Amino acid sequence: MRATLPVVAEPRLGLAAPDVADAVAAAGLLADPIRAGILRMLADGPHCVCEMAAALGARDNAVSNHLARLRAAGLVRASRHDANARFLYYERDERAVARLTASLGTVLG
Amino acid sequence: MRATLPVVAEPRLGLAAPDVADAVAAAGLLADPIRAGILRMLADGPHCVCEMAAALGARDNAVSNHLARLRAAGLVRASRHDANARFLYYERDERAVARLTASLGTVLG
DNA sequence: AGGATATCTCAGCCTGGCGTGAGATGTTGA
DNA sequence: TCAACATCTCACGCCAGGCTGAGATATCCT
Repeated sequence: MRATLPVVAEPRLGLAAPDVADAVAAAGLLADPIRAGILRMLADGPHCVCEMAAALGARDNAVSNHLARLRAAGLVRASRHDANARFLYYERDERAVARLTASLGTVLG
Repeated sequence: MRATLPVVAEPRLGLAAPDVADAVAAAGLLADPIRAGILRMLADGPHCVCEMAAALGARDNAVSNHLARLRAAGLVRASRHDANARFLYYERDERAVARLTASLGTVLG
């Protein structure tokens, strides 16, 4: 490929800096195997921490730390199990996930 | 919300570990303001390094380093300008960007 | 009540990755 | 040919962020 449009080389300075802060923050949340694994597992329905820790081969406090990040970002919610309240079941906030997807779209679209 | 389906608490162990390696790598590429800014700017057409460095408020060697990462991932291509071959114009490989978007979709979808 | 289970929080360590500076390569114009 | 320009590459120093271990909280079972 050869760039053809600017026949005379005049690098356009003063181009607007693109606003990618939201997309970068969103990507940062996905750029970890445990957080990405959590979001992937929760796409199929709620899971408790011990289930996810076992499936991901990670310690529970590590998973808990990452869940705190996702919770702070509003991507997941927790609620105790009806019959056995020891277990915290997490579920995705699909609306927040959609917003995150949209912010990535501003870069990739 | 209260989890209702498993009335008796029986955490399902032995769940399959989700394969998120590609999505994590993709997110890692986006999780930097310079790389995300580059991809965003190139969505509107080719740009040379000095244009992007100026718009992003970054040094050229930093931009060049990030372009090398994106090039290694196959997301961008470079070609010299026709009239003034000093300038390297970069363009997105839209097919590769689509693959990256798809890999993110395996986590978010 | 007391022990066991599930989860959370925090401090401390450690590694990956970013920015910078210096030098190398290729291109243009005088 | 030589200076200026555009870009690349690499080594080095630094810091954000992940893992770990220890301790705290909440819940269940006997």
